[in-house]
Amino acid sequence: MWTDPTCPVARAVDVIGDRWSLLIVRDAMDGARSFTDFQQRTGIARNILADRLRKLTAHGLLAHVEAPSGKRRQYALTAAGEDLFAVIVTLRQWGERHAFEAGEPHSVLVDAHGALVPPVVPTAPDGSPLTSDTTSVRK
Amino acid sequence: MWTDPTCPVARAVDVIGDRWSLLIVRDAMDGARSFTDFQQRTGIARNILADRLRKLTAHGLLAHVEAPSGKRRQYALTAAGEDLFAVIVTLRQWGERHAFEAGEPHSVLVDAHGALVPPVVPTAPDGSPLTSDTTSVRK
DNA sequence: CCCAATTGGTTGCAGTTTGCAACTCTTCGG
DNA sequence: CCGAAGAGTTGCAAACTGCAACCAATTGGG
Repeated sequence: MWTDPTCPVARAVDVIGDRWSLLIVRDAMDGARSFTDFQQRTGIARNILADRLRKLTAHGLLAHVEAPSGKRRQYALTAAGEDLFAVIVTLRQWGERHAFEAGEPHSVLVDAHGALVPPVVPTAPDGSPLTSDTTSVRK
Repeated sequence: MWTDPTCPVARAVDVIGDRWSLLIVRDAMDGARSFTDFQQRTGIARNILADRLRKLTAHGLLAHVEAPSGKRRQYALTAAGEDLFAVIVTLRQWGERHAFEAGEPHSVLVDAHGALVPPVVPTAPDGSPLTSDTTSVRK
């Protein structure tokens, strides 16, 4: 079932490591709720979207919510889905730094006051920044 | 060329959003250098591995390095590849929280002193934690 | 209350990607 | 030199994607 059963990175990639799942979660965080919301924002093929919504729901990242005024299906992020926020922010920041030419325009993430969100950096318990050289994986 | 030309998340996913690229980068951060290093650690099919190494090199995440004592090809992360560290750490932490059953064992990330790396949280300039509700995307 | 448009999918099919296994070519160790 | 290991490449079968057409259930307008 899992690509590498003991590695959390591998399991996470198994769940959201395809071309569309993270973009669906991104749009859900930005307010998308209905099938057509997602379809129009991402431009994904409808059958693939249906499949991804099913899988994300099965994995517990999305859930069906009862729309107050009607029976039309709505999707909302679960706590696990919301918890991908940090992943999407770091991915966005990496993209801003390395996937755009200098001067090429792109969207940015701002907080409630309109201030740019600072780079997210993993830190040790004492607050010092960490890199792959100063960390290791323990089984 | 890009799924969504103005969204850094989409561009990042275009580069590393498949089942193997991030695991290759993960293993590179953990010391993998040669074709067979990657092949044995990930278990990926050899033709796919060759393709991914080519693409990651073309995108500037990996580079060929001249091995001091020999002509065998070696791969090393570039600065852009190293910069995925924060992404991999957040992904790992998400996986630890949401892709394992309670009590199911998994590897953990520790710093040079053996201390667990604390959860990575996006924060505003004033240090307060951010969520998808307290941030927005500005074009 | 009824008809048409909208929503939320499913189905069929063609093209692409992936995975496995076998094969090649180079290099290293003795 | 000779054999083994490293680094890929090639050929194919199976799985996954995308497009377009189709279908059933809601909903909105008159």
